Amino acid sequence: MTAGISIATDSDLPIYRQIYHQIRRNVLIGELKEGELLPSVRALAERLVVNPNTVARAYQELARDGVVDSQQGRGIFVARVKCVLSEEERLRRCRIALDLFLEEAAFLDFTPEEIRPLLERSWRRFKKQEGK
Amino acid sequence: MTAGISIATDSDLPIYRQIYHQIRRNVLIGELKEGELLPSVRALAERLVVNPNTVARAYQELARDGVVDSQQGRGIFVARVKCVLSEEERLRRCRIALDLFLEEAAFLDFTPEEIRPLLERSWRRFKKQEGK
Amino acid sequence: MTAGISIATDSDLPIYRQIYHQIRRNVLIGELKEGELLPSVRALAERLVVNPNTVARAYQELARDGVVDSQQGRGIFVARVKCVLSEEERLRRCRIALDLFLEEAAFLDFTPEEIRPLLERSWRRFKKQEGK
Amino acid sequence: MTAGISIATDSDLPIYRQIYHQIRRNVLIGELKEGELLPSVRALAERLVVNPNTVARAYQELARDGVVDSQQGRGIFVARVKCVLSEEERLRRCRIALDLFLEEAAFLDFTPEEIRPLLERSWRRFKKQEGK
DNA sequence: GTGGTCTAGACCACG
DNA sequence: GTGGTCTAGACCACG
Repeated sequence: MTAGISIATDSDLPIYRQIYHQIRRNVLIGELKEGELLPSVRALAERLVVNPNTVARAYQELARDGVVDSQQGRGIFVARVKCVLSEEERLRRCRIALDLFLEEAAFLDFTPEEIRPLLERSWRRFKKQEGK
Repeated sequence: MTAGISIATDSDLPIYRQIYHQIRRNVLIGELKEGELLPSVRALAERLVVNPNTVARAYQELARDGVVDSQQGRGIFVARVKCVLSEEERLRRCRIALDLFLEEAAFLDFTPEEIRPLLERSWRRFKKQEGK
Repeated sequence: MTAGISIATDSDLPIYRQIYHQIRRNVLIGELKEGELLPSVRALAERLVVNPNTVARAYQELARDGVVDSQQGRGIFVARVKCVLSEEERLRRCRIALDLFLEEAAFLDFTPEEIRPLLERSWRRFKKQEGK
Repeated sequence: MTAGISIATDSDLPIYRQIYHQIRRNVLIGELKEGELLPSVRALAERLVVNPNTVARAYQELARDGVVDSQQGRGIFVARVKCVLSEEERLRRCRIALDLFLEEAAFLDFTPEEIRPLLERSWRRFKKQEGK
C-alpha cells in the first residue's frame, strides 16, 4: 500500500527523498509486505502529481539500498529482507543519526525526560520490525 | 573550543551546515560556554580551508537561531539562552527529527532493545543542558 | 504580484532586507496570495538590477521565516501559514517594534492624537490578515 | 539622567545606535530635561564599557538631530526644543516607521485588537511630550 | 582588527 | 528551466 504517500511542499527534503523515505518507512513498519508489487513509476507520478523522473529516482535509490527489487518488465517489488551493511557500518550510521536527533532535541530545549514518552510512542510503530 | 570542527567534503550536508551543526552541538553539550568568543570568520575560514563567506553563513544562521551573538567589529560570542519557538513548533520539529532517526535505525535493523543503551550513553553528553 | 518592489540604494537597510520586507509586506496584506509563484531568482535579480545572490538571500530569509516555500527546481511560492514563535517571543518582538515606532513618532513631535488616525488608516491594509 | 542606559549585546543595532536611541528616548519622555548636562564621552564610555569613539559617534548624531547641543569645552547639554523638519518630511518619516511596525506586528500574527492595549500602555510614557 | 554586504561567476541538484 | 552552494575578491560599517 502506497496510498499514504504525500508530498510536503514546505519540506527541505527534495521530493524524490520524500518518496524514498515514505516508501522505506512503510516497508519497515510492515505496511508494505515483502513481495508486494509497487505502483509503476508513471502511475505513482500521476497520483502524486510529480515528474516521473522524480519517482524513478526514488525507486532507483530504494533498489540500491535493497528496499525494493526492480524486475525488468514485470514491475517493482518490495524486497527488504535485511540490512546488508557490516556491523561497523550499521553502528556508525546509527550513531550519526542518533546524534543528529539528540542535537536537535537539545536545541529545542527538550530534556531526556520529555523525550522518553515521545520515543516510547514512536517505537511502537517500528516494533513489527523486531521479530525479524 | 572549536578545535574539533572538521569538514567532510563527501557529506550530503553543505559545508556551512556542517560548521553550523558542529558549533551548535558544542554549545549544547557545554563544550563552548556562554559568552565565549568564537574564532573570527577569517581565522576559522583559514583553518578549515574554506571561503570566509561560507563560515560567515554558518555564523549567521547560528546567530539567527540564538546560538551565538554577532557583534559588529568585536566578534562572535556564544549566546544560547533558550529556544524561542512555540510549544507546537518545538514538538513538531522534535517529532520530525525523531522519526528520521527511528526510520534510519529501523532500516539498519536496530531493535528498540539495541538502541536503548546507545541512547542512554549519548544522552549523558547532553545532560549538562538539563539544569537550564 | 511583485511589480511594486523597488530598491533604494540610499536606504540604511541592505538590499536583501529591502526585498525581504517588501515581499513580506505584500504577503501580509494579501497582495500576494498563498500558493502564488514568485518570480525566479534570476528574473527578479534582472528586474531589480541586482546580483542573483542578493535576491536568493532575500528569498532564503523569507523561507526560513515561513513566508515562502522554496522548491528545488520548481520555484518559490507564497506560504505564510502562521508564526511559529512562542507567546513570549512574539510579545517581546512586538514591543521592540512598537517602541521603535513610538520613539520615532515622539522625535517627530507627533502626539497620540495625531498618530491615531494614521494608525487607523494603515491598519485597514493589514486587516485582511485578521480572519486567520 | 543617563543611568538607565544599557547595551544589549544581542541587538542587531550597533552600539552607537543603541546609545543614540536610549538617550533620545530619555529626552523624549522627559527623563532628561532640557539644558541638563550629559556625562562626558570618556565618562559614559567607561560606565558602559565601550570604546569612547562609540559614545562620541552617538553624541555626534544626537547633535546632528538637534537632540543635544555640544558646547566646545563646556560639555554636552540636552537641547531638544522641537523637531525642525518640514511637515512633509515629518509625515513621511512617521509613515515609514508606522509601516515597519505594522508589518512586524502582522508577521507576528498580532491583530489590531491585541495591539491596541499595548499601544495605550506605551503611549502613556510619551504623553509628557504632548503638551509641547 | 572585526563582521556584513554585494558582485561576478562557476558548478551542482532537482524536476 | 529552477534554486542552492561555494569561491574570490571588493568595499563598507563598527569599535
